[in-house]
Amino acid sequence: MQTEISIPISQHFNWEECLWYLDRGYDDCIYKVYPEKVRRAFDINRVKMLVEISHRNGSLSIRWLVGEPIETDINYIQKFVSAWFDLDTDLTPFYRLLSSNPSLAYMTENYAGLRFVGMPDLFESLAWCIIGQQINLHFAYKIKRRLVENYGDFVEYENARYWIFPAPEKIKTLPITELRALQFSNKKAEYLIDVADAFVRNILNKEILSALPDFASRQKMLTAICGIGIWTANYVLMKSLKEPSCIPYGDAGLLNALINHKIIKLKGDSQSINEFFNMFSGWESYLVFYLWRTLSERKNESKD
DNA sequence: CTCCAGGTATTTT
DNA sequence: AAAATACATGGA
Repeated sequence: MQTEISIPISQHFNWEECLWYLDRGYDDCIYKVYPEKVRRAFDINRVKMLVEISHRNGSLSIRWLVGEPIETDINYIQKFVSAWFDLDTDLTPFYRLLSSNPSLAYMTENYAGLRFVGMPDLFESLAWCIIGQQINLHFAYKIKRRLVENYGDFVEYENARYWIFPAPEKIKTLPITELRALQFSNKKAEYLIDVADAFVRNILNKEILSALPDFASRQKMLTAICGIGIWTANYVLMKSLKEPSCIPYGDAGLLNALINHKIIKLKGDSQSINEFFNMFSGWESYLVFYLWRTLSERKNESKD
């Protein structure tokens, strides 16, 4: 018996645009994009499932391809998908702000309906940041895949493997040498294992972080951990905790996008960056996401 | 060979 | 407090 649920969608939503973002030219091992749908595997309390997400009749449909979920599983996945594609936000105020800026107004057309694509799992998000620090994205995705395929689990369906990000319990036990073999640097290996250890010891998790009183204290808790600087803290807070006002200072891609849009001339001009983002108060994270989006160009679609 | 990539910690001024 | 530097490694 196949389970299926549907989540209603508000306006300014374009599924095709979201899917394109997921499949924008990098090799992310944690989901698979197909025409008009995406599949992703989950491990909920050691029960593995595979779901397919598609857009039907004005709603987002989640269909279980593998696994028979109980009610709590369904709630979990529904929340996860809502967070993944930021289904609860009304983009109208953001688009109004974009429209008021001549060099950004085009985004409301070109990326119309693109939702902030999140990383709901905090450990995965932190691990991804540590992997991605100071290396190019293609290489980062390669390393992520090695990590996941070596230490993660998978669900098999129609001769394809759908990988699940390894749990902190697993990563925590790895000797540094094993991660070195996957081309982690010594530091990255140390940082990742330490973060995994913090999760296992319940010093850090999404609940603890969310329970802190404000943004500043969340940043502080994260940056207190070795290997997590201001960039990672902001990245994780926007991607995983949906903080609306994150600016991942120093981000190479963001700086390039700002230069491309002639918002800054030099990468060190933090004053201009702050002045620029001040105009988008409350939507900084979304704007950063859209600026990142500009770094991947959609090829001309050939339609006859 | 050089420079950069969705940085961070450490050391030196 | 701010600036320089070491770290690691693939790809252009």
